[in-house]
Amino acid sequence: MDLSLQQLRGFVAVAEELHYGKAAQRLNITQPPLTRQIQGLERTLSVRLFDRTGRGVRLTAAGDVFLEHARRVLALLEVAPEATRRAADGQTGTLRIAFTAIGAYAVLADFLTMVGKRTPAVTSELTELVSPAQFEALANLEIDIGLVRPPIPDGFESVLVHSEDLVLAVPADHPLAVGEGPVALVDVTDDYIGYSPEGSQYLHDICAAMIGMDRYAVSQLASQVPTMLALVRAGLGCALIPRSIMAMGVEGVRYRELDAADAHSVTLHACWSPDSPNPALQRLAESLRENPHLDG
Amino acid sequence: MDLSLQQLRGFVAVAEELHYGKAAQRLNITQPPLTRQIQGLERTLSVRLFDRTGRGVRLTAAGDVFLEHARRVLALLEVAPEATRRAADGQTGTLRIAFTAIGAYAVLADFLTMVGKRTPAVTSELTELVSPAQFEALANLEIDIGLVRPPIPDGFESVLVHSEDLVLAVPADHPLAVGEGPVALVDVTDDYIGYSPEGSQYLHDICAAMIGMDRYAVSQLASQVPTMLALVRAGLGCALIPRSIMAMGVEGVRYRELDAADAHSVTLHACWSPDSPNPALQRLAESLRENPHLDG
DNA sequence: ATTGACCGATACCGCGGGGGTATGGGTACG
DNA sequence: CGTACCCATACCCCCGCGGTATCGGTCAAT
Repeated sequence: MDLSLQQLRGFVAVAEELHYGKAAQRLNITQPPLTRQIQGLERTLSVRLFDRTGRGVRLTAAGDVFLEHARRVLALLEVAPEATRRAADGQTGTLRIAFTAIGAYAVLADFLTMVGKRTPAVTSELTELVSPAQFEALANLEIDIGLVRPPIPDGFESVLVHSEDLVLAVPADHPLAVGEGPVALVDVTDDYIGYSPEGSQYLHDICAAMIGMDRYAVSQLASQVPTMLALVRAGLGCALIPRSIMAMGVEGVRYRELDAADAHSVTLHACWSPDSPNPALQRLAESLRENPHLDG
Repeated sequence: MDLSLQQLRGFVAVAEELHYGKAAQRLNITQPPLTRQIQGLERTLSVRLFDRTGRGVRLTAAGDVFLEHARRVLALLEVAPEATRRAADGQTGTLRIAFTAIGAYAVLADFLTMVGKRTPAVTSELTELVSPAQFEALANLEIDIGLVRPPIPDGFESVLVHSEDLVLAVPADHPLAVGEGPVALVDVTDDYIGYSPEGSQYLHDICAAMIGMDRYAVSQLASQVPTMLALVRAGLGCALIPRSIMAMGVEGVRYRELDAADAHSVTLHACWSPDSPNPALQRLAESLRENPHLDG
């Protein structure tokens, strides 16, 4: 024979009432089946749980120990449904969030605090991935939400998270390094440091369109902004970078605004698969659909 | 409807196999009842635990949470019988031990280490009580075992724990305070400090018999040895005290051996009620019956 | 596109277990 | 000594769980 929950509940009731009749009444059954439950329990455990004194019952030492175990089991069982339901509707759980190295500087912190406000009991796991890798990971259900650059493939849902324009990064000894106010792209006479078309397709395309492919040098290494700034600093050319990166303040690199005519904004989007099985994501997505602002 | 252990076991099996057929095989049942168990579980929780993809199944986020809970419940239930059985045959539990203030100095430490050797997983609770109070507490099942002086009433079981002779305690300015070797009781010309017949009946009776009631002063206060030594030190008389108390080394008190003719040993016994319901005590009692020596 | 294999869901049947009523037996109290 | 109280036992009934047979849907191979 094996233990059953009814036996456990019956035992706890009798142990607390020390009276079969009262315990049976509490359990909404009659006394004989309760007697059988306890007897079965004692037979299964090969242990006497109660001393029958003829006038009421008393817990044995073994019964006292088993009572603690039974209470623990029943208490666990008590909270399990509620915890499961909370996980089912996304109140608890884990969000696997990916971000691009470039995007992380500007908005990752704000994005995480927004997520924390909307789903307080949900924990976050972070991964750094370039945008194409994020879309693949989203499709494979390896991540739940990504901070990506456009273009966003079909089959994904997204909200605009951040928009900023590009500024010009020039070496400190460059002619354009001195002076205030906006500059025009036509005043830049040397070549540019370019973005990798694989790792940063979006910025690559935008810059190529702004500058023209003839003076746009695609560097394989320069998919990471710190690498690009190092190349600028080394005097290999200028670069167009998102404004938020200015906060990095690399020594030997100066930043200039662009003429309004040349200014071009780049965007970052939170992106997810609408048929993800993660309830925490569903809950966040629903919240974002209602109020797409980050400071919601 | 309510959760059942079979549902939990079924769910864990399916969650681990991710295959109803394999899970059913592991549970030694067929697949249809297993399907019903999971369905009942999902209905009870109002939560989908598996995604049926048509080709096998996959845990939902909620299912993952519930799996942890279910595993915890089953693990607790797994160990409960063994823990209960150990408590039933006295391998675990609590021994409530009482001791006399006088007896504690000589043997309490040794007694506790002996108990620890014989019943390693049993914890001890200690109480200081005079011997008559110990017998009452033993009868009322308030303590399990006591370290008492004779006589031991009927209905209790006991073993000799310690035996020692009495020595003479004299004030530092007493004529007998100087010199080596044994002294005879007849050489003591002044009165003695006596034991309380209520609190220390055994020592009272022995001393009264050794000295004679005419020179034996019963002090109400002197049921505790430190009190007696303080009275001796104050020069109010001599006293007969167990040899082990010499280790206390009170300033202003000297100790002299007694002549062999006058020497008288006093004993301390471990005493318990043979029909105690505490299995830990039963186990210790059984061990003491087989080998009554303390260093067993 | 069609077929076959696989897998979970459903329908129906039979039996064992758990609860109900009635009653026995043992202990404590007046 | 009788009575009241309380747990144990005997017997009956029915719900629930497991078994067999089968359906329906999905994926892979040809």
